[in-house]
Amino acid sequence: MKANLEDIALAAGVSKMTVSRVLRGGTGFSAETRDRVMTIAQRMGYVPNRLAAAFGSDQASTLVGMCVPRLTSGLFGHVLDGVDRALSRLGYQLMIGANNHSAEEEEAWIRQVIAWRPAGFILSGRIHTPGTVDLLREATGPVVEIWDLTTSPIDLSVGFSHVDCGAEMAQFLLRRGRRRAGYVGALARADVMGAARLEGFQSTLARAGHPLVASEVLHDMPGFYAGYYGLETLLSRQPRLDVVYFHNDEMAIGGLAYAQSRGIRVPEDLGIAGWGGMEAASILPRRLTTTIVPTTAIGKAAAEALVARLKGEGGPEVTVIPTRLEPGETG
Amino acid sequence: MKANLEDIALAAGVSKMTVSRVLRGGTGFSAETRDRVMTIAQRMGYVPNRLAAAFGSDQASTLVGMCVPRLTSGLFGHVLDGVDRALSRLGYQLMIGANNHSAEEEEAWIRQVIAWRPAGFILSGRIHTPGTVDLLREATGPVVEIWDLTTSPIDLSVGFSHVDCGAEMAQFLLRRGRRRAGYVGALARADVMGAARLEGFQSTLARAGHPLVASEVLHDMPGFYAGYYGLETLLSRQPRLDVVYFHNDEMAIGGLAYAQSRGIRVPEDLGIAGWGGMEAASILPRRLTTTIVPTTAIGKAAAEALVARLKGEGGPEVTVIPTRLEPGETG
DNA sequence: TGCGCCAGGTTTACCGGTAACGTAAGACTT
DNA sequence: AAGTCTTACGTTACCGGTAAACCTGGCGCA
Repeated sequence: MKANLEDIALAAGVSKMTVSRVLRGGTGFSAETRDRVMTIAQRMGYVPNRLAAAFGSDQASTLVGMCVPRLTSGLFGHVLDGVDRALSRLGYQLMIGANNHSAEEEEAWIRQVIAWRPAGFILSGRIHTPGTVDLLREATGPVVEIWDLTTSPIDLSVGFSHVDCGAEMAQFLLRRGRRRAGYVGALARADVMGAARLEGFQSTLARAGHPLVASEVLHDMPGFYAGYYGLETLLSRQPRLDVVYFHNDEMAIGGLAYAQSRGIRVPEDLGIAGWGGMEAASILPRRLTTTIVPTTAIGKAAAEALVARLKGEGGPEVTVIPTRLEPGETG
Repeated sequence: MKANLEDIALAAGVSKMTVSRVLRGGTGFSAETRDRVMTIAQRMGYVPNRLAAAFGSDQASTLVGMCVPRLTSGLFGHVLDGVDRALSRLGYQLMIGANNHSAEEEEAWIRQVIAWRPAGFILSGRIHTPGTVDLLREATGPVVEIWDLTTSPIDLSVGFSHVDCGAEMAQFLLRRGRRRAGYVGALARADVMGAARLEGFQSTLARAGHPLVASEVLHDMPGFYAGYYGLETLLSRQPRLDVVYFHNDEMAIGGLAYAQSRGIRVPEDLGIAGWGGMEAASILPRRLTTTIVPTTAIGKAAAEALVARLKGEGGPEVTVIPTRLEPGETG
């Protein structure tokens, strides 16, 4: 890691400012100078030092911090992928972290990352500690909140409404004639988004005169096991349900497995609906009734909104990426 | 983002060097001075500037770069999670990227990230371009190669042998009486690890006198769909198979779905084996025969090996994290 | 009395870029 | 012919830490 701008400047017989301008593709040099500098930089194997650049100018950071609830979630994997592709195409680097659905862990993470003076942040969710909000206000870069649309975003937001997802599914199940609905959730008190879907689901059912009959919200991670055992518990408490809405598709598939193991016919005896749109859901013997979330598109839109703001291009403060209810065959 | 060391120094009536020492928990100051500095730093809401620190001292970077093949892989999500937890506990920050199974994309990514002078790198896989190797040799930090054990690692390596995974599964299936095995893969020519498993599988079968009968390696992503249609294609070409080994569990589950849709009984008519150990595999009506990969443990071990090296503690160059064959009920 | 030593600091130089400003030579204008 | 503009650079100062060298007063001790 030897050569720096000075070395190149010396070898090319120009000042390091000229080298800097050439390498950043600016103006103010002749074609001849450019070629000479480029050739020498190439030959010397010059590796730029973004640390110095970002430190010296505080406009030059190409670092974006992103915090997700969990790195092991299939959905967030796709969001990350969308963000990563868009950002790397635009020349930015991504620093990530997980907050385990905790606003306090999010603040701790932001406190670490903000020390690197990133150009901006992408955060999942709308719940933040007061400390987080202070930190982000002082850090002068754009902040994109994704996943749930916030009524009053810190800065920018990209996503959809979880309440609406729940409400839409309730309406759909009512239209299919379901009258005694249950709910199986996970991450009790930690996952605000799941709670929002339940709220939309529940209030829509209530308004239609067929209120939620029973619900079981586990403290576990929302995976296949939790869906399996969650449905078992729910049905043991309240066997007379005609449909169950799950926290997500993984849990719904777990629920399907439980139903199958007990000879419960789906959808004849019991309807099952998920949320999220994981790939596996579409390859089941009967396609899962669920809400498909355009995860990659959300990631891409978030990254692009952030970069547009950085470049002063200015777009909408709120970008809605609509979800789609997939009727499937289990609801 | 106002206060810096100088401001604190001024307010505390000491030099900024003393403030620096206090904040980093060094020595050379009285308890009284420490308390005064700490109080003032707290009150001023001091946010350290790691950019300046890393830039000025080149020992101080707490940045680790990690490159995975795909961010949408369930397995790598868990590896990332293991790395992230370990690193954040140890006070490091994680910069990630995906290379889409391409050594060229990996090099391009490293070229971007190395400009931030990270303390070290975690890379997935053993195949790198010559340019990558040069870059990493010049960057003086540790490099951990994970996922597959390399015969000659650049520096450190953590993982297991994919060839052995394939060989072990072949032996297991032979013991169960399988004699006409097929293989369904994905990511043709891109995923070296899958190819290694196939190699181990194939050569073990051959040595036992029951060579691989047919294989179908798709160019697609290794998901449920690919498994479904891959098995369809394979059986249309060669119906007389008694077991099929899949690239991973997702594909195997897709294959199970295909078998079920055609009334093929598993495992009576056809055995199915996967690889990876995704959670869904254990909740199927019949538990999937597969190889369980301790993903989180690999991530954790990689992070810890890297930090140990950074602190000059020196551990083993190669850490084996053994996989476990799960017999299941489909093989 | 003089010396060394230590705790508890301070001073100075530097890391490698970039912004802002300066300037000389030639082209173009009026 | 004088003034103005443009091109193609060069100079200087600075970002906020850290390493390393340097100071200084008080104390123990021969």
